[in-house]
Amino acid sequence: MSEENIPSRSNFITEIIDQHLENGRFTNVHTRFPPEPNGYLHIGHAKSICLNFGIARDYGGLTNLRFDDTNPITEEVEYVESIQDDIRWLGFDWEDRLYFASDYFAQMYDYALQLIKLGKAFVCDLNVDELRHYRGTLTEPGKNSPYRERSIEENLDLFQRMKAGEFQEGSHTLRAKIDMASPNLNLRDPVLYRILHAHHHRTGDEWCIYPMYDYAHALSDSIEGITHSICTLEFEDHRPLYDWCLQTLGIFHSQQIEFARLNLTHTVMSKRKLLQLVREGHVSSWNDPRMPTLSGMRRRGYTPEAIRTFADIIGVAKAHSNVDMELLEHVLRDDLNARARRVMVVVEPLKVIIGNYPSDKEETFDVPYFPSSRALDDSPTRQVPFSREIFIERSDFMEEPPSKFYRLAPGREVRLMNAYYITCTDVVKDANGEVVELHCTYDPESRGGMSPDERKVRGTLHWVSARHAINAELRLYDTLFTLPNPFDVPDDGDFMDNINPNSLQVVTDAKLEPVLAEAVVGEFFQFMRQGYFCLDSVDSQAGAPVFNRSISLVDTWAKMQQNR
RNA sequence: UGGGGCAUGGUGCAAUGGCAGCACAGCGGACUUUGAAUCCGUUGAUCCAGGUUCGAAUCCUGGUGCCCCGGCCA
Repeated sequence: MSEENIPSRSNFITEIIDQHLENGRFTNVHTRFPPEPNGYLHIGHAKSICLNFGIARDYGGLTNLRFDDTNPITEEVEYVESIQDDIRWLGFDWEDRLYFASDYFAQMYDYALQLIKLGKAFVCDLNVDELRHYRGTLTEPGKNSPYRERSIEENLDLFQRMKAGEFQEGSHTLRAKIDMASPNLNLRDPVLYRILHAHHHRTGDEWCIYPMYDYAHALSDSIEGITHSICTLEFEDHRPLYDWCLQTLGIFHSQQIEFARLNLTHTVMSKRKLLQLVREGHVSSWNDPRMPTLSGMRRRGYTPEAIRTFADIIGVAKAHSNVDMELLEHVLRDDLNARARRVMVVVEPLKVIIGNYPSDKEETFDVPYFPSSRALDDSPTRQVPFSREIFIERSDFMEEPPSKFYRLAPGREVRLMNAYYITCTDVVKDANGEVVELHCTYDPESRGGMSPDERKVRGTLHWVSARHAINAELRLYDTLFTLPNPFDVPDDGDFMDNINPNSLQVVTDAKLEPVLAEAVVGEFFQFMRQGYFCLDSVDSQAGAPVFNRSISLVDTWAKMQQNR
């Protein structure tokens, strides 16, 4: 193994692989990501994608993308498209190894014939209810099917007629002949094939019998030469059946390894529950920026790099985990901090009139997009216009400031970022006593944000020239659920009771500096002192921009207020 | 004793018989033309009870708790 092939991070899976490589069970590593095309990919799938592609990369091996399309009733082409888009966006490449379990239907059928000839499978005429009855319970053994001892010839004939479409759905199944008394229910003569007179998105009406997951997955892995078939914990009980299929047939034997799926606080991760959120209108769609789907996160402003870093950091184990959303948010902030251009946007505007600034005067400041690299003088810049009337953030002014508040207040002086120092001289209120306007004076000597006398000015505010401001809609997001664990409900409760009614806050009259008119989908911005934002790829229009808040900045001041 | 699996700070992951460590969160401070970032410091953990051992998170025995399995879904 060359230097760069040493796994970046070891875990119990890489330990197993190392053993296999040492003892010669395998000489290469070949993984696969096997989504069922019945929904959109979410952050939990991203963990699996990063794991499978990452391990193959670390060991100099390959990863296949294989759609597990064995249930035509729930699967659609729309999903196979979106899944590929999402994986590519995440940054992984399956090259020419795009496969479908349905590619192997003919081969799987032949293997089924072999199983019958081996006396290891039989056609069963029991219906669903009868089968359930025969299966027994968790603590009691099942009973053999009355059709279990059919002759090989009869089974062959029946199975071929199943394939030929002679029978109704539910009337017959092909079952493995294993052990109805097994304590593992998966081994109680499990169904291998069922009849489904359904149109398949790839094979059309060619087939009316479809293989079950356990059979199809094991054979697909074997056919593709997958060495390590990584799946989630709930399939642990299925491994003996997986092994049985490959052993009985005597074909290439992949090793199934199970790990704990990802859970995140303040959200839900199952396709069914995500679908419920969409159907009941709690979110706009699968790619609503509040959704933990990859398409939603992309629209929200998550970067592939942040998600990959996250997958790397959380690690992989067999213990059930519930990762803190704050960790996800941390990696996003970290990534965006390094790449987002800084601009000024006033979310909740309060007008400021600078009395001693001539009303017909205008000037522009050349402001760096990356102020922290100012010293290096290597940051690109943009022109920011300034004039007599500006907007500042309403929360940056308090008439009666508490201690430690060092923003604007009557008589106080603050710095307008990159512009001038201003001092508040007058507060204008409406009939309700609400502040509607501030009158200030500026110090012409402080142009650029620093005064010759180097006097200390504690507060530095962002601002936008009123005359030049462009309006925009801002969408501020919070978690979908109020509790870390949405399922933490009283006995008669439902996780939907914990939905966050304020997960979306829409601001319709935000004031942006003019350059933002040229913003393009896919660009990342830091609205200074607010958070990271990106143009919404769905609802934003020329002249009517809509920005999503990807994630707010850490707000120490707000935290101080909270703790009081 | 149906079967399978898992227990390490608040959360996630390490330590593979030899000083329990990392990240996030928390707390305190420095710096600051972003109350951001950065920097420095810091609180906090081996499910329980026995046993083996010079030495146990790790090995053994017995408990306890939690998760998964009775689809012709995956």
